Amino acid sequence: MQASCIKFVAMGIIRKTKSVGLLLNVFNQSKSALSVVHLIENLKASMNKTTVYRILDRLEQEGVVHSFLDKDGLTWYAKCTECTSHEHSDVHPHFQCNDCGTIECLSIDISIPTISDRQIDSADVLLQGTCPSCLS
Amino acid sequence: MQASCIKFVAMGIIRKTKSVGLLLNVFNQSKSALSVVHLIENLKASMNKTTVYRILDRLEQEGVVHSFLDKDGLTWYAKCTECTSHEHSDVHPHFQCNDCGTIECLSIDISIPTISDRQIDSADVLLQGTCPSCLS
DNA sequence: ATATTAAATGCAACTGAGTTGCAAATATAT
DNA sequence: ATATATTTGCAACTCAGTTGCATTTAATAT
Repeated sequence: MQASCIKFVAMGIIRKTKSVGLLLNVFNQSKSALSVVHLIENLKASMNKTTVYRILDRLEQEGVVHSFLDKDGLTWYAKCTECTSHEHSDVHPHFQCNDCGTIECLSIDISIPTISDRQIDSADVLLQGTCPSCLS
Repeated sequence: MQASCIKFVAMGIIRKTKSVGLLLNVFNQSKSALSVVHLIENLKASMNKTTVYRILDRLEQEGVVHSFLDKDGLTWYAKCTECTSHEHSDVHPHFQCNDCGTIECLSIDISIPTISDRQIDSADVLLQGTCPSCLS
């Protein structure tokens, strides 16, 4: 079991249901981000789409995953590496490949500029281009 | 007439209809970005929502305005200052106030980092926080 | 000016992601 | 084992955005 593997531990409020386990397995088996549309399609034999939405909500509240929107406004989720239920410290950019559509979290610090007269609290950064697989 | 004022000139494909004129007026009278939802609501006495969507599409193709999504995935438009119909050179961030919801284009160059193995073509940056009006 | 033609518009119906209410099922604590 | 709170399925819904088609209007040619 790898360090980045999501376990059932330390999830105070969330119950260890069959559906939650299935969803966590999907995240453990993927190293890139997952769109909700994709998750619903791939899990439709196992659970209702409403259940997918609600479990993802809970996992995000617990700091297990974080969500963001792609360039079309669709919601994606990815494993959190440095988030807790109290604070989502992920201020990393997301990268979407224009060829294959895959999205990955980049381990890069985004330097949010200081702007006079404006208080900046958070930043959503979506980079677009071509991923390593599609380049070669 | 100010330099940033959008005129009917140099729009090859677009016809100078009453509806296009009304929409351009709204953009000329606003210094911040405008959500499509807001535009449809405010122009519903004058034109159909389908017309609003289609005119905005055409204005973007002409390089008159540029579009982007807010944190909820809703579409917004703003006047282009440096775009042409051939190239949208706007790589500036957008700033949305968490208090009043207003979005403005920031005249800041976003330094997109070079990443090994990845080709980056564009970047969408949405900063969130509190705007000058809501701070004071 | 008038006719012609291509573009633009209105309308109604549709799409699809995401949400909500409620009853039934299930996990956890006692 | 029982009670209780959480979770799930289902159906219906919301709402931004799209599409097809008939009608209107702007630009161009006559």
